[in-house]
Amino acid sequence: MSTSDSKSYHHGDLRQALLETTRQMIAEEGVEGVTMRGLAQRIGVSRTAPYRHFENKAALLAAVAQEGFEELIKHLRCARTADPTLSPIIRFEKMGMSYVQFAIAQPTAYRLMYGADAVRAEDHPEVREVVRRTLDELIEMIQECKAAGFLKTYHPRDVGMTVWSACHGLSLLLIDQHLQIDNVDQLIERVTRIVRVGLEGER
Amino acid sequence: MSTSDSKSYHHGDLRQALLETTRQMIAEEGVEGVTMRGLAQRIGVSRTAPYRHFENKAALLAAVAQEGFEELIKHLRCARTADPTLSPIIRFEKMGMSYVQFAIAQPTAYRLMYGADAVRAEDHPEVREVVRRTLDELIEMIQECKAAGFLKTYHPRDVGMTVWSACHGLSLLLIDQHLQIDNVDQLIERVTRIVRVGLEGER
DNA sequence: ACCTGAACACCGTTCAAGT
DNA sequence: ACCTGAACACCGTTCAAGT
Repeated sequence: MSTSDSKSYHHGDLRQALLETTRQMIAEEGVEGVTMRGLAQRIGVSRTAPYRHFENKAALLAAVAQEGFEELIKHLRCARTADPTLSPIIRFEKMGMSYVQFAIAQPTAYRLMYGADAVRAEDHPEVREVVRRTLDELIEMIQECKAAGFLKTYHPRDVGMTVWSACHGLSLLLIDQHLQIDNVDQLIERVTRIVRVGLEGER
Repeated sequence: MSTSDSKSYHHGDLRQALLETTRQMIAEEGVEGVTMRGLAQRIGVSRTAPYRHFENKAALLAAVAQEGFEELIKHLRCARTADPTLSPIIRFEKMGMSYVQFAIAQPTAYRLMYGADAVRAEDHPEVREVVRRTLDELIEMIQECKAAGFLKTYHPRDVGMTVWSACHGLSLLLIDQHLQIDNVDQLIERVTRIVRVGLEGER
């Protein structure tokens, strides 16, 4: 009677299986390795079954992207609230590092989230919404900084967009291996510190 | 007898026509709108003709990406050397603005350059090389800043990567319309200024 | 040398038909 | 309700054959 009672004729929870398996395929061979046919076959279901749950491939990928952003937002919030005794500027810096570390830990998924290949956010309101909330998470931290007396002359949105840009750009350059370096963590630290010192210096 | 004497049985300069038409198609409908078959048809040549000049679709797109980077490098050099009477830090800032303006002026081409869809730079040494030269162009400007007494304690590569990250990230966020703003130029100015002030403050 | 037509092995998606 | 098989309209790429 519940949603998990069947494993007979119906799959049980095909929708969840589709999302899960898509994530796996993305992790294994990138977004371009995901095909609707291969996906169905791997789950053991007919080729057209997935269309019962997602209008098309783009809608499926958008759902996966959305979940990715939810995860990212959780990570950012965690970094922001982990240790309230730290200076807000330092927590801001940790948030930036946390962002980049999240991105490079799951490179193909991060690429998908920003629609490199298939998901154009403009066509998916749910994606637009989580993207907006990602920026909001950064802006919230900036408000804390302002409340503590930092960043007096800057607009929170401008600072948020600056930090977001730096994090996003660094993440993609690292993912695409455009930066030939030995110590990734050190680079992330140095980049975020340059931005942090810049913001701090304005105090 | 020259290369442009024929328009009969051979196309004349099919290679150039392929690059040119690919650029057009990218500008019109994005990278995903480019198909080898459609490309050939548009030029008025058989489906397999393009393979005489490019091993496959990826190689063709890589060539277009490479040309895009050459253009970008030219723009950056132009901004760097335009007015030597300006402070190097200010020219650095102008370079950043020039980068983002170049990117958003040709959104789909910029996306292709960074291999969002098809061109994985790791498979194309020529692309790796122009990407490297793009970073070098930024680092050159940083050396000038150092020579003028700025940025004393920073490593040029770290500063270069930071600025590159911010420019790249801002470009993509703007291209993907994740930043809902009315005045794009103003935002570019504010973002680059925050980074510039940060760098300057360290003097 | 350069181009062609036919063919192969893939796609995403649709639709009438089954349980 | 949910799933299926056959079919359609696309791909990129290959290969023997033409000029």
